[in-house]
Amino acid sequence: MGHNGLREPLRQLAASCSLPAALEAMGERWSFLILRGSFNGLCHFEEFQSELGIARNILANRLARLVDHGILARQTCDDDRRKVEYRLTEKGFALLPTMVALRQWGERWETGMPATPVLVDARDHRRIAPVQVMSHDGRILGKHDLLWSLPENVVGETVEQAAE
Amino acid sequence: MGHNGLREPLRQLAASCSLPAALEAMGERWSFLILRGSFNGLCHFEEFQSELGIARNILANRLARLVDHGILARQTCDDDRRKVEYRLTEKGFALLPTMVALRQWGERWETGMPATPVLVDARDHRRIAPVQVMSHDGRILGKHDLLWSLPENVVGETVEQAAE
DNA sequence: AACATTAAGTTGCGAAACGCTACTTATCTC
DNA sequence: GAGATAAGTAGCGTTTCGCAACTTAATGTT
Repeated sequence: MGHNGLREPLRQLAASCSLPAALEAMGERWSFLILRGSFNGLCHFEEFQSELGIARNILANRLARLVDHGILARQTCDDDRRKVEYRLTEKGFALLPTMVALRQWGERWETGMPATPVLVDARDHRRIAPVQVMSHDGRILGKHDLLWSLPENVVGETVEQAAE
Repeated sequence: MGHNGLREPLRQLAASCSLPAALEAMGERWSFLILRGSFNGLCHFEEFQSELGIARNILANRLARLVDHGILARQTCDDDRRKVEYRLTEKGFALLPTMVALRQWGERWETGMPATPVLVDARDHRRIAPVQVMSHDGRILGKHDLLWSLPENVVGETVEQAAE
């Protein structure tokens, strides 16, 4: 229940940049692994607990936080009202590119091998492509094709369009 | 210096999935923000400290960890040997898609506005596209186009190719 | 109805990590 | 040499983490 700690430094930064805001929701120790569980179809407390080996109180706290942030939705089962289902919301599902990018980085630079299970295109059962940074018209952008710019110097589209 | 805490649960999981391995390197509280600083050109201890408002001992610890993991490279300046430069390695730079994806998620679902500074295509100064999960041939894949699969059922390419 | 089982937490407490402030060390400037 | 600067380190109180045991409510069993 109780609103956990304040952590002012991150909140202050969050005003000017969205990364701290994102980390406020997802930055804690088990959040990404719980999310991965959700993407893989886990939805009950005990499933997460036994799959991840996380302490029960921490799991309860993380699930509550993810629900507070609208990343998971909590609903008690109709057929067995002891059980609770935690399911990804649209907002939670929108973290897929982030999670895949992080996983792919781990495969390439840490473990050196593909993670299990593998994410594939349902149509042809081929692995998805590496997640990359691309230009508005689909060119892959590398280290020297990128620039950090103030919003007022950006060409070509409004903020509204950019958000979509 | 001293090897910080053990945290066994994550390490055990890391054997079978690369996400825990990635989080082992990047999962701590300030790691992503330090990385963001690096991407934005910060490279000295005092720059990170004043920009992020992070405690000095924690900053020292995180920088050392990132160096240990090969994400940042530490080098003392030649012209002023009091100063130390922390620069992104290739491995560190490879976290760009992850960081951009997380930032974009925060823009869309948390702050509701573009983060500053904005990442643009150097060629035309237009904002980069949203980072997305795509098929091997460049189609954008949504919720219902994806499948989790065991590696042995994957079609079309070897592990070697997939890693690149 | 009585009793055991299951699911989802909660509580207590020791260990680890975090964060603040002050201190140290090496280097550079004057 | 005196002072300033850069990059840490040390001490110490607060918060979070993690383990194990306990609670609560719904369900199954006899």
